Amino acid sequence: MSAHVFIAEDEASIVSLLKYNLEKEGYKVSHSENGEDALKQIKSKQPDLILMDWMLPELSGVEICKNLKKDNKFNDIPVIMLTAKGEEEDKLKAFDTGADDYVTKPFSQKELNARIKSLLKRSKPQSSSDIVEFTDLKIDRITKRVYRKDKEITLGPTEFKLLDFFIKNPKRVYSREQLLNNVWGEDIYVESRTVDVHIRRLRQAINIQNTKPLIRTVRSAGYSLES
Amino acid sequence: MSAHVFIAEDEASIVSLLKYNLEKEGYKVSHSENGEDALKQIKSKQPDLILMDWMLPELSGVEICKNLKKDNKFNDIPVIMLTAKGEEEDKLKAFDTGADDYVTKPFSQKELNARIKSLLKRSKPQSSSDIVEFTDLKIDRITKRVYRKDKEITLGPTEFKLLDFFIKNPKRVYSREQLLNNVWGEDIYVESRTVDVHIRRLRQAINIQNTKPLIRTVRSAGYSLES
DNA sequence: TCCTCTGTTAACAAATGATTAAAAAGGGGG
DNA sequence: CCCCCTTTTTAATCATTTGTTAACAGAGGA
Repeated sequence: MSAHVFIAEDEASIVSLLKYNLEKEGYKVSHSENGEDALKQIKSKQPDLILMDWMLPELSGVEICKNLKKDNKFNDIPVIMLTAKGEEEDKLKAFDTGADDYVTKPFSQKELNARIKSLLKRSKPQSSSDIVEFTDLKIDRITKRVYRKDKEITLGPTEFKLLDFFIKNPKRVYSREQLLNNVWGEDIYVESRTVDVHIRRLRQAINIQNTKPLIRTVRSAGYSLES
Repeated sequence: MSAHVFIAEDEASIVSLLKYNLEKEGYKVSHSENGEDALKQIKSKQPDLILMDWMLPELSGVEICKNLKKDNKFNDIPVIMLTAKGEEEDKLKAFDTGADDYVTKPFSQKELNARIKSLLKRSKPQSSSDIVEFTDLKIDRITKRVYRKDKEITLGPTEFKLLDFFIKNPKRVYSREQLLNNVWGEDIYVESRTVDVHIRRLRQAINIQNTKPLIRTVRSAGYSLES
């Protein structure tokens, strides 16, 4: 689950240097050499961080940055500007366009890494607790969406809650009674057979082609989520 | 509702310079001259940002920073380190301790201001600018106009507020109750069915020919703005 | 006053939930 | 190893909840 860094830079030597170093750090890296293409790629790939040259062919880094910062969908992506001259004015302009940091060439790779780490740290934690993964299952509590192998799955409210509950303690076996208390609620009384039915529905829903069944039945004990 | 900046620095001349400039920028400023006291004050005052000298009497800036970053309650407060020498090693150490940025003395006040602004922007989610876009939707909070694919759309006040609220956190699902609290107001009581009606009106209004519906209903959960 | 906006209501449609019963599977004792 | 009893799965059905839609009446501003 490494972060994805996008490089918008037209000098090939710099790109390869950056790429080499960033990949060594464990980041997924992609890049583009011209502004227009960069913007397109950024919008489709939604990287976790962008390194952007101040000057770019077609569309300047400044323009791209402004464009991104306007759009709610992308304005959370941190941008580090790479600027050639260390001039005061440029630095300020960089921040004005919405850049989150800037680095002047020539830059120290170590320092750049540190700045990248710092920015990523800031943007990550918000989403972490609300999105839970277990093997190839992913559930997003904010958007109420569930994915299996990155394919979206539609679940009814109860099935969603059921899965959400299971995923909190994978591999643990829950009795029907425990499930009723935790998923349905303490004071709601329904037949315990009902659990079976919803288990079945959940199974059907998350069962994408030739994947192992994820829900194990433990005879006379209950069910559990398995890998 | 100006941000509160805390200065931990023992050189009086620097403190007064910083204080003067920051207050001119509209920040609330407080400070301390020794490390131990600084830590205490920070924990009680919970400032929005900290400017910290690398070296401080009693307890060094590094120590304070580490201490803060360990504690969940304070590790979200951005820290800018003020370091005397511009040496590579120090920069890296600064980041290692959890600092979010650093500035070397002598520093440009303008640049410092820019960095402060940038960090505060990150921690305050209310970065609400006046014109916000989400995919092909654009909303202008000043002129109260809404555009879809650059075509203007007319919305009633409530629909406008609804959309405005949704666009702040696209893709996030809000319950009727949340919508009522945030769009209508905490203490206004209307039926929750009313939300449905306004959702429908909003849907109709933003639904320009053959475009995907932008508002998703999540059964028994609420609604969300989707791309 | 007229018009727009708002909130309520009611009828309708769709989705989900629970229950039941029958079939299948599992486990243990003889 | 087979038979019987228990538990689980499955499918079909019915009930209930939830959301959609349209119509209406009142409030408030132009």
